Amino acid sequence: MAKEEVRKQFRLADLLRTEISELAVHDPIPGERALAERFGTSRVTIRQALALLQDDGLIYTVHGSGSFVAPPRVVKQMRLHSFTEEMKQKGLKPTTKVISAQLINDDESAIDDFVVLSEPAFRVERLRLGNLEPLSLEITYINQSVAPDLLKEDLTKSLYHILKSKYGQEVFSADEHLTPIIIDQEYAKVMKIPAGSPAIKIQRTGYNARGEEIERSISIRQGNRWDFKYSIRI
Amino acid sequence: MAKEEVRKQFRLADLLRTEISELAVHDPIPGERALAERFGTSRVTIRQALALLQDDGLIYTVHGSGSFVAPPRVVKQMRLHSFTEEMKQKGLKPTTKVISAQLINDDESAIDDFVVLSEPAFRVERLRLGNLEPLSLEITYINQSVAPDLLKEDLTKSLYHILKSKYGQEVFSADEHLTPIIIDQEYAKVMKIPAGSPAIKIQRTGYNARGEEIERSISIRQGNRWDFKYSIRI
DNA sequence: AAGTGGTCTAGACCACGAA
DNA sequence: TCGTGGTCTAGACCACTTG
Repeated sequence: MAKEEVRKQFRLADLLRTEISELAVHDPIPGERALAERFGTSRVTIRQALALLQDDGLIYTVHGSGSFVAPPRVVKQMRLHSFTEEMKQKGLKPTTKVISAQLINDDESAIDDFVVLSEPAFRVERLRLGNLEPLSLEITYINQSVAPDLLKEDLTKSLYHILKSKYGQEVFSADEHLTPIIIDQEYAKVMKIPAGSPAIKIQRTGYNARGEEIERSISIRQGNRWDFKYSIRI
Repeated sequence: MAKEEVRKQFRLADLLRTEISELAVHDPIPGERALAERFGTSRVTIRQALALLQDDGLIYTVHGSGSFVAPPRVVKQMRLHSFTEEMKQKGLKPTTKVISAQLINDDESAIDDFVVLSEPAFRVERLRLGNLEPLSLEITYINQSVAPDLLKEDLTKSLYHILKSKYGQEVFSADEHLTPIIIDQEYAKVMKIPAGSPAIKIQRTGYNARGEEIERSISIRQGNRWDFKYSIRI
């Protein structure tokens, strides 16, 4: 017997999603009390489902009046993405070339003063390609204590996946710092694009669910092939 | 007699914030039931307050175990920002120079195929400075129907503020599309920086609470003086 | 005045973690 | 097993919009 795995509010949200898709923009949605009765649930749960739809930008709500179908939007909320997932979304075939992978000690210098080592860590430098074209150069630092046998893994696979499946470390949230740069000679060579091209440098710190740092990375992304879309709320 | 304006969950969150600030990282926070009893509130409300703290990255929660103080983070969640607010945060004095402001018709061409006019709209081109140094060039399009007398306003002030206070149109959310570019001769002249500098172009669409588009803009931001920090969640 | 969404309550049951 | 957080209920009252 299959168990009911999904939270009620999610199932309700999905039901409402299809129902809403057949309405016109600014059409009213049935009241919360009516929905609660119809689905045999409490009003709180209905409200949670509606909140999900609101986060997706499908509906908007006016206090004292009702909820209504919102005009369609193109861009979805920014989410934590792995390279592999991003490539799939864009319909490109992702591949990875490992340039170097080594253990470095805490007294060695690091790029950029972004990475300051307090203990021995692995440094993995990889070139990321989509349909065999270089799109991004990534340098990742992971403390040895986080993933002791990292160098034995297949580093052409997703580092996130390795961290999660082999070491139980899941990247749950991340801080990113984004700067526009110009590709210099050195990068141009590695990435096989002309020097002087526009690009973006992203410095990133990844945390697990407990808010502990488990990864730092620097990635250089080719500007002609990368762009960033996101939406923000007040 | 002053009315109690603030939602209980917000007051609770503030109380807990100060309480948590005196604990050490990974220290446990009292259980939800205990907090509910202590503050004479229901557990639901306590949970809402804790959710606020979790969004701020102050605590993390482990199912079946408890809630704990999270390690400190530098970056806060990305929010919808006006230029003026951003400058204040960085401690710079914001000023604005209006380059041009005019009504254009729907048959005139527009930059970039980003802006496609379906009705007459105002085009406002402004240079934004921090401590008198040019930081950003902004071209904003606002439909005439949204703000009929826009050209009579003081356009060195915040457009958002004008839209809100004079026309009751508040920008509630926005989609942004970000691309790295290289400053060309034309931009170099206006912004008084060398051609070939790194920069970021942001194409932005602003919406009101009903999800209706009220503004489009293109801004060119000098890369040496601008960067973007944000955090993301799975 | 009536109907809507916004906030809050008191209590129930479930799923998970630690001892 | 017991205490914790996670989900849900039924119902109350308030704030707001609309006729």
